[in-house]
Amino acid sequence: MNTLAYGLLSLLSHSHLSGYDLMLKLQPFWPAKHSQIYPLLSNLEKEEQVTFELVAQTDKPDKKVYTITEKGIDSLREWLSVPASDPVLRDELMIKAYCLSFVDPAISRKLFVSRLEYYHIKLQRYEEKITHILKKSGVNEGEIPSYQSPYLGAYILLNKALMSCKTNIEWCTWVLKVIPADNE
Amino acid sequence: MNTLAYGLLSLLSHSHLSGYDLMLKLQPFWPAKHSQIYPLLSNLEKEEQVTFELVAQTDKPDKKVYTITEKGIDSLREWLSVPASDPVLRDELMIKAYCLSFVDPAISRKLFVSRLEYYHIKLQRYEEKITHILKKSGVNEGEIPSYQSPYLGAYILLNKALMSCKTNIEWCTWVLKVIPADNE
DNA sequence: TAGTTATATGTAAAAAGAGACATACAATCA
DNA sequence: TGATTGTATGTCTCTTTTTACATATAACTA
Repeated sequence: MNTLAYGLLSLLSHSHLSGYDLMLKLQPFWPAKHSQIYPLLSNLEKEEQVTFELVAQTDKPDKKVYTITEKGIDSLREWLSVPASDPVLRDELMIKAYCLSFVDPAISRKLFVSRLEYYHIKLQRYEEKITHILKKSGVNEGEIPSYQSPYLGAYILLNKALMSCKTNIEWCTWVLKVIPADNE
Repeated sequence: MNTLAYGLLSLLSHSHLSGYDLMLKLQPFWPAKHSQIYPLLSNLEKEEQVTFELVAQTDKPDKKVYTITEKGIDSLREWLSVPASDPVLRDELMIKAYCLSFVDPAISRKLFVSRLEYYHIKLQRYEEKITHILKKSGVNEGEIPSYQSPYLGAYILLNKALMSCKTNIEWCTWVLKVIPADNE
């Protein structure tokens, strides 16, 4: 059982999802390709952490919809009791930032302008998602879902995503102010 | 040539370092173990991107001090001209946050309290480093190293690290306010 | 004095992750 | 009509990363 497996169980603890849906939903928290997810799901099924049901579809290909078992929930509970391992961030832009002065300011600027675009797209998505979650959870303006609410987890995560995104936009904007506008 | 290789070249573009030092210095930007770095350095040496010199030490084991070549600098310049790939963050705590409600609030709180400690230690280190860098670069109060300054890269990176760290502390603190203090 | 930590370099094996190959159906687009 | 995109599942291979094995010296600690 690796972290990815717990990621799948976590998502399944909130709703029934196909491998494909799990892959899409997991991206913001623990990026993984379908080639990693499908074999893992079949392992989890063998270990009776999850079960699946074949769901036939007419407009789309048939799918396997997975459900977490009691054993799976127990695994999650046990895993939650041990401290989380240190976060790992790998960002090429950070290495490039370190040796910026080897190239033209125009080239440096490009790196941060395109990253800024990337974060702006993310920001918009997160803002849409957070209003969606708050609407679904049915809390009033300014309120937060309760500890028992199944929406609390998603709300906490989206808040982190939003905060980090804003900080990164701030950083990129600041860097663009530091890099001279033209090759002087 | 993968990102790790460029990470090593980036560090070597600013100073002469041993494999061990490279490993330590690289951690905040592109975490890697020594088992990954030593073979890579010997490849880079074969490709004439770096050279090394055996340096004998009396109090510590002897070491190989690496130097970047002109070819290595050219590789860096070329690499800087292509856009940076998307950043990858993997954080177990985010997955745990998603299914928080399956365990006692006390257990949930522990996760965030220990993470908060982790970030506070990081914050202190980054603050020490940034004052150190600014002192070395010789800029005046409130000023920023110039584009040509070899300290600009480190200053930009430390600012990002500091900003992110503060945001994460803010997030953890907020989460701890959301999780009820006792099992009610 | 025995164990740990730090410095320093290396290899081997296992696990994790990315990319390509493979198939299939429906919808949309040029 | 042919190409692409989205949905859906799967395997295989290659790269990347982690963990373990291996050695050696010095300093510090219990």
